[in-house]
Amino acid sequence: MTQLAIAQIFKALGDPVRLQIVQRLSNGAALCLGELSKDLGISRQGARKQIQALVSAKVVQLHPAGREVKVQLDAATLAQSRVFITALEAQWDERLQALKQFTEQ
Amino acid sequence: MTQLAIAQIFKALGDPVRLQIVQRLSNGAALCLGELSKDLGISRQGARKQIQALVSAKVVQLHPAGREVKVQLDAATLAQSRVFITALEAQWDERLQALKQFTEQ
DNA sequence: CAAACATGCAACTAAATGGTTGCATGTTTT
DNA sequence: AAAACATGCAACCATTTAGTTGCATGTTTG
Repeated sequence: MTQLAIAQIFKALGDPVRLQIVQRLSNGAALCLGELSKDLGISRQGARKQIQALVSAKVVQLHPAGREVKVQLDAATLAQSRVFITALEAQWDERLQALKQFTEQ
Repeated sequence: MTQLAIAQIFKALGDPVRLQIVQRLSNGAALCLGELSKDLGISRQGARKQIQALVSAKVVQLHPAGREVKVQLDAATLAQSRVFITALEAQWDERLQALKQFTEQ
């Protein structure tokens, strides 16, 4: 996992509309582009662009099926972002621990 | 935690330069603005803007001390982003579980 | 006090982003 | 075949973003 790829994942999640899309996908059944575009307050093509951003970051995958395109969450990508943050937190905790030991001597 | 606040956190983390800054802070000792700006490939003021983005998203806090300003990671904010992703993953897993039960009947 | 240092503020530019509209194309349904 | 549906593509616009430079200000240090 390159630094850049991780940044792209966070960037993709760093927008209220895209975050809402991701949440809908984790909640409900597999949705197609059209359904997913509803009630976002923007046009279908606007929504499509946001979904494409999620595709580029591999947060989501597209599966064409007849005249529609199903959108599916990529759990592995979500996991990568979580692992990254967890690693940061671990380093941070380690540092605090070291600092504590130092001041206690 | 509003959707928007979470999006702002992810947005702040969604850039290679800012991600590197955050990693340096989790690694090493408390750094001031000047030290933190080195070796990022951009000017001091450029770096300062990126750090400000992290401050706005509360990923990082500033502590003026004499003529310098110390930069400190805000572990609580990191935790919030992790919790959000973990919740997404939980919903997703639940859904898969329900789907599995359905198909097994 | 003067020099060196750490930072702040403002103006500016280039590029990316978020959104729109209009129209074309392939796929079901009747 | 015709209508309705789901989508794609491209051009366009406004705003935000990432970065720059130049200069001003407060704080240590010698």
